[in-house]
Amino acid sequence: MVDVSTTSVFSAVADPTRRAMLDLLAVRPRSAGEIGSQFPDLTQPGVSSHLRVLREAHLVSVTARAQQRVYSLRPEGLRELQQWVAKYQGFWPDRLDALEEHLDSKLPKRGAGKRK
Amino acid sequence: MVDVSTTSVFSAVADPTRRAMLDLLAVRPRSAGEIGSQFPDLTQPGVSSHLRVLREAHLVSVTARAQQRVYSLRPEGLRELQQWVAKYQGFWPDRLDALEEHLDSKLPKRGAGKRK
DNA sequence: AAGGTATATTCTCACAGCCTTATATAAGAC
DNA sequence: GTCTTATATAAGGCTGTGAGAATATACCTT
Repeated sequence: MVDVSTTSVFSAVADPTRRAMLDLLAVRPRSAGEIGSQFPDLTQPGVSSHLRVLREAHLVSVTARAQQRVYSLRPEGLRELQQWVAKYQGFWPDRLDALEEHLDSKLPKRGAGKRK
Repeated sequence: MVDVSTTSVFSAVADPTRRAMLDLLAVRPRSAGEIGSQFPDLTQPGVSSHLRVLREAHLVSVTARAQQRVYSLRPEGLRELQQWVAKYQGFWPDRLDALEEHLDSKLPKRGAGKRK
């Protein structure tokens, strides 16, 4: 439970930089430095600040490895968002098949690649 | 098309008041006044301002009926969000069925988020 | 036409968010 | 211990966003 953060998940994900960070972590866990290296326009404190938001929204977890902080995706945090949008699934016509297809081509792993 | 607004959908939904408005419109279309009456702490311009954000994010559509503006949910706008979170569905175990069930029990409740 | 109703827009203000610079903490290397 | 690496935190400034009050627009009624 611990649901103090309903809003923070939404606002955490509202920032495109943080969404990109989550996308990176979806591939595999990465250190803060490795994440930051993907965003040349961000300063180190900037990276750290964004990671803090993701951390406080419970969207990522951190483990220390020497001086490095290794961030991992915490997908349960996104279920809240998933549940919210799922409420509206019934509203658009049944073209979810097309949507799923589009999804398959975008999923990083899990095989399925019927395209590309 | 016209996808200049990828980010605005996320930020539009980041506000709890606007999420509550979408929840209201999910039930049925409503006039701006009817929507506003559900948010006693908001002034009329405040309501109009939030509706404008939803409008510009293409999450709602408006039709004029006399002086009233009747807002309707435009669920296609949420597909973008839906697609984004769906990328992460593969990460949590395949208990989406249980999730949907859980959803049903949650639907009636719906906090009108707005505090000061 | 005048007046009332419903909603949008404009303006100002306070606050929250993000960026930048500087500094602090923690862990290893020497 | 001191130095270096990796990351976090603090302080200040800028900008965008939301609330309030006043005004404007559009439509209907009489």
